[in-house]
Amino acid sequence: MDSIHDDTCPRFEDTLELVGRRWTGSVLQAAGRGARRFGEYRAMIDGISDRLLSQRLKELEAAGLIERTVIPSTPVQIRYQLAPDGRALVDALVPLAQWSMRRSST
Amino acid sequence: MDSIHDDTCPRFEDTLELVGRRWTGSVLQAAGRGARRFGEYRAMIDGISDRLLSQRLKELEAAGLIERTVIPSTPVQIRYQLAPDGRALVDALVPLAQWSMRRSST
DNA sequence: CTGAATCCAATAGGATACTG
DNA sequence: CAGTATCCTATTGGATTCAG
Repeated sequence: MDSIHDDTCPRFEDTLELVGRRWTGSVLQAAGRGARRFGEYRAMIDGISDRLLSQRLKELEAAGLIERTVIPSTPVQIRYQLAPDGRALVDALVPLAQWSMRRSST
Repeated sequence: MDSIHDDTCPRFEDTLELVGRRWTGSVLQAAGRGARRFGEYRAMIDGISDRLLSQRLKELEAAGLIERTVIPSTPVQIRYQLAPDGRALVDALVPLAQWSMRRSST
């Protein structure tokens, strides 16, 4: 498949619905920009609540796009970083981000 | 901007939420594959209801991504086709579709 | 053929307060 | 610091029926 014009891929809709959830794009952006800890995401994403940030991170983790690591320090640190698939997704979103940017600049 | 890692673009979230609505990806796919009339979209998108197809087409039209044309024949024909921005969006979605495809094939 | 209208159930998201 | 719990409202989507 070299375009979305080819036969319908049901997973495509799933993907769109995943990244289309509120804040998900911002969370992925933050992850791509180097966010690691919960508080860093919160600081980088203006307006998001703890509840939804937690939920989005869990969803992305469940989808295998973000890896959650517990670092046994005192106090314990939790790190969220892009998994390889997540990195690929972030890359695949670039043209869409560019398209959005082009639209908003007119 | 050459990646989604650059400064946050609020429109990016809007774009994601637009295309993330159920069936929207399929409607865009159908449009890209040549669907023109209402019934053609319905036939190409398995499971969609008249109500939601109508709603999605309206949303895409309101966003300037699809153009609705009334052809004065008997009976009247309605044509929905990709606007230039819609075509660009469909193109921008290709990497995402490829990413979805890659995931589903493993 | 191309929708619009209505009704209903499920889900999503916001606000707030609380915890180990 | 990194979440969870609760409550409440708004939005979404599905099913069905009706209409120009």
